[in-house]
Amino acid sequence: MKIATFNINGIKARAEALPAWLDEASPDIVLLQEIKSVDEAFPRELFEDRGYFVETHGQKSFNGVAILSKIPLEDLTRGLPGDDADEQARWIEATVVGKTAVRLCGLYLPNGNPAPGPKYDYKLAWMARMKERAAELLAEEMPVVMAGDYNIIPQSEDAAKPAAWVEDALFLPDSRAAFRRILNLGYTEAFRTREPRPGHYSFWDYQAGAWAKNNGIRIDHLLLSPQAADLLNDAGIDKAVRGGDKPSDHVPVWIELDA
DNA sequence: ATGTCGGGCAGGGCCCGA
Repeated sequence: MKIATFNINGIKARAEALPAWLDEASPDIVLLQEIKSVDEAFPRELFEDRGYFVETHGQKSFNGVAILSKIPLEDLTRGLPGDDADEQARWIEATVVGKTAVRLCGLYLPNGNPAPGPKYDYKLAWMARMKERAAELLAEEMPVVMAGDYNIIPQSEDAAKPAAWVEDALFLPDSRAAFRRILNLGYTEAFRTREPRPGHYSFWDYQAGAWAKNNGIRIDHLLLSPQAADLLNDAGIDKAVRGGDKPSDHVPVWIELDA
């Protein structure tokens, strides 16, 4: 079972590049972020025509997450629990049953800039809520995959120019500590466990020639419960997608699970 | 550290978010 996460930065703007990547990479499941679309406007037939079931949790203009799956999606829920007043569409969950049942969480973690400030407070509060949900899911003792744009650079090795990020919400100590608290519940970050070396990125800014200079950061992650980590066969980043026509500023990150 | 995008609103540029 190949599972990918991809921040597409607007579904309308990616109506060509996203299907092209699907046809080439053939993932079974894709967790999408930043669809920037209401549910009714999401071009679901683009994906249904390719054999995917489509579930969205959108909002106007900003944020928005979705799941594309060749396996039927069960027990779908929308929204991160813990704050009924939070109207931002950043979390979706569903279960797929292959050889075994796998719980999928697609997430778009708040950026948090500028820090300090209310946006940073929201990021940290959101991560505390995510930790609660992550702990609940662990108690199920089943394969769980939490995949998305975490807006977290876990370590210096995950940035081409770490010094440029020291005051950024993606790299501040409190952000990284909150990420580690989730990992320390018992989750495994899939890509890093397969590739210990530095220099692998999932995002290159549109500005200042970041892609041409390979000035990237690794902020898109798949976290695995112990039961999912036991099934991990492979992980990778489809870097070449960033050099394609009309690309997102993120590229797909994927895992292959024996599930 | 900014050489760019995407989307909304509006009705052609500007503002916001990243």
